[in-house]
Amino acid sequence: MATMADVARSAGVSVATVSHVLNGTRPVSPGTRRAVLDAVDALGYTPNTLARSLVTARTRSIGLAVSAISNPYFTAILQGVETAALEAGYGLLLADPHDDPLHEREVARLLHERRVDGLIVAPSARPDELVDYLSRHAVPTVFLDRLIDPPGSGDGAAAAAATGAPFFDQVCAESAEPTARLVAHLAGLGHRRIGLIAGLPGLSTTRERVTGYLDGLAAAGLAHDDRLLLSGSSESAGAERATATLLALSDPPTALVTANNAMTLGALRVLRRHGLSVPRDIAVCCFDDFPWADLFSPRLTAIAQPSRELGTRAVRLLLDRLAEPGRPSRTVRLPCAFVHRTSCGCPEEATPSEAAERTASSALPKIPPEPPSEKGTAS
Amino acid sequence: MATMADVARSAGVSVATVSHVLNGTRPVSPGTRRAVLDAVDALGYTPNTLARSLVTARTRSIGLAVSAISNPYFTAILQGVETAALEAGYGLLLADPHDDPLHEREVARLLHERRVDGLIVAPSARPDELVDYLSRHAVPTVFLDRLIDPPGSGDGAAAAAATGAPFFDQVCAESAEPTARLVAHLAGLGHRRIGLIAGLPGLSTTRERVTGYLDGLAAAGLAHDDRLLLSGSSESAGAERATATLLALSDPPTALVTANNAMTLGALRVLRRHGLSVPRDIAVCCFDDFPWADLFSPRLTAIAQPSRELGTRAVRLLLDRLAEPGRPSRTVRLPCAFVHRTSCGCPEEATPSEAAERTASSALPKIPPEPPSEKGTAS
DNA sequence: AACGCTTGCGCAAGCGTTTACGCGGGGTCA
DNA sequence: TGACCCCGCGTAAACGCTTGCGCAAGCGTT
Repeated sequence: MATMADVARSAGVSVATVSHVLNGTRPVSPGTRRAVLDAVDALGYTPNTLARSLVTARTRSIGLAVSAISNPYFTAILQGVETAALEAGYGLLLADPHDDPLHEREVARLLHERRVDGLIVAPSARPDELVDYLSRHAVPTVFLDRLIDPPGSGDGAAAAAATGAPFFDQVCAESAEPTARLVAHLAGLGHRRIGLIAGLPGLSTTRERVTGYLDGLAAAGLAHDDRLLLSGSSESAGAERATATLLALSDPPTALVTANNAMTLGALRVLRRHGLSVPRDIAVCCFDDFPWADLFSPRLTAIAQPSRELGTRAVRLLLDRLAEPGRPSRTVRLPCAFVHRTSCGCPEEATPSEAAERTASSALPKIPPEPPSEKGTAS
Repeated sequence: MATMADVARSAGVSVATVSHVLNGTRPVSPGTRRAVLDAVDALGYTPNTLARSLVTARTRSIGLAVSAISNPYFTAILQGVETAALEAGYGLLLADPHDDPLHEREVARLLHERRVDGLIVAPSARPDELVDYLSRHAVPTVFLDRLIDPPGSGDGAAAAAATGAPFFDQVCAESAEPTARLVAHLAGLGHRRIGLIAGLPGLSTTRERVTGYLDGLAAAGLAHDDRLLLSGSSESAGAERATATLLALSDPPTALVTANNAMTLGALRVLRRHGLSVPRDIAVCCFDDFPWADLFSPRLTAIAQPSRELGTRAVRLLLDRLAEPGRPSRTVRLPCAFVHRTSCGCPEEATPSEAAERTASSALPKIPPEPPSEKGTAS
């Protein structure tokens, strides 16, 4: 493989000059520049970024560690990250922590050893090891989707605080309020027994969605029945079990809220298996919209997260931090959209076209288009 | 950041010894080993793979360039690749060529500049630039999903042949026969006008599925009507247009085959928009199964590709090539499964459980469980 | 004519590893 | 006791790039 020295020799200049031509880091006479450029493509020279990174101490690449890549939600995030990164001239290193604390730490190490400039991570439910590793090695990181306990409550945070380093940046979607809204909607339709299939315990998203669920019940003046709140472990199989349990109750729920799309899938499977019709026999609303949601029958009423933007925001946060390491850390929360369809029990709109569908939700109080909240949480 | 020199100093040994301890590349006395290891985690030392790669000339990372990451099919591939790579101790660099020939070439360059050991690419419809780049720079590559013209017909191939380098390895799913099978199934149900929404012209997958479609028609003794074969450009919007065109025909098809899942989506949208009921008004079969396909109503009869295995096979092929650069190139074709559900017009099974559904397809001639064909295509 | 300034470039010291050599000391064998 | 070997380790030269420093030539001043 041709190196810079080869190019230099072939162009009759020094390697320094070649470097400067290629990077535009200092003026070079037109003649020399031509000679170099010609040599470059005569030899088919490709710069070796490894060597470059070794001296500059930056790789212009970021690591992405998210579990369950197959989830359309994460996929959209991935897309957002990919485009934003590429746009900024950054490469993307991917790794799957498999939602396991140890694996997660290993994956962070792998990425760090490859000297990514920063990391974007959707942490697991027990991220202590991870946070510990990241703060010990001062790896610039933004947490995605799931929030980490604020500084002062965890080991890693303490370590970070001790070194005076800012805590991590974070970005996620608003979860509580939209979930409450789903519950309110169902309650408004007359439902009194509304079940929730929640996610993995320990995740901030789970906590917030449960909170939203309870808030929604309270706001509607409904009593909370413990037996109606089950964990579906954030995945399809768990949701199947939870749904089956709910249906076996002596007084099963008349409406169901599912807390992410994998669990929606599981719940729907079980409902079908029991020969129940949605929304006639049981209404369903889900957190997490997805591309197929409008093709089910009934079409699924859902909360749509700004998944793609979550990804781009994460990248932006990271790049900001890289540019200015000392800045106070930020937590960005993006608003969700209520996508009103028919699985909640509301009648199909007159014109079942996409356009009509979008405006349908305006019958309900609109989420104000305020800019996403950004609050500094410098420790 | 601590370097090997720091560790060496702290342990009172030379950097060479540290290196050998860390890599196990030569025997070291237990005492020294301990000292080094202790120093390592006292300092929180993390090896710099950049420096290592610079001297070893391998990065232990592979590049993955696939478009449309959001497609569940590619997502499954991605998962396969990720796990297989990690298992072999390889990192994964991701880039999206956006199905564009130029972008594709750029992405390959980006990955190559980062010195990935090899590349896995799902090439676009016009991969000449890409192939050219790859063979000029001798980047070990396996093509995924879409096949490249065999050597002797293209520029890149010619270049490769000229340098005596083997042509690229490839892996894809069987396309023609399963598509024919879909058509045969529909014809068997009495359909005489069967439409095909095909993919992007130029893709091998498109070619093969069209071939399969025509074969299926011929085998059923049906005449081929040009107007029933439209391109949906491999994506949802294109399929919507194509479907609308089909429905506007004076004698529209009574059955539809869609050639990938994005197009299935588009087609279904349009059918719904036109108030058509599947399969009563029109039957639908699709190439490309996906996780939600059994929750639609009707449940979609589809060809399931072994997507995940496609990914793992690609990695295996690549690693084999890296281990033995001179080996003749191989093309691996994996068989698909016919998943029989109800959108074709067949009645729902007695027990609509998962188990019953799986066995349902055994009513039809089974695809023999022969090992995937691997034929050498050394140029 | 001497001076300084600008312009255009080369020299060489790293960046953090791996690895071919080589060297001293202790054991084994004749 | 000397020859030999092996064991355990250090020395130093790469790997391919960036970048601070400095030099020579050409120009416009006084």
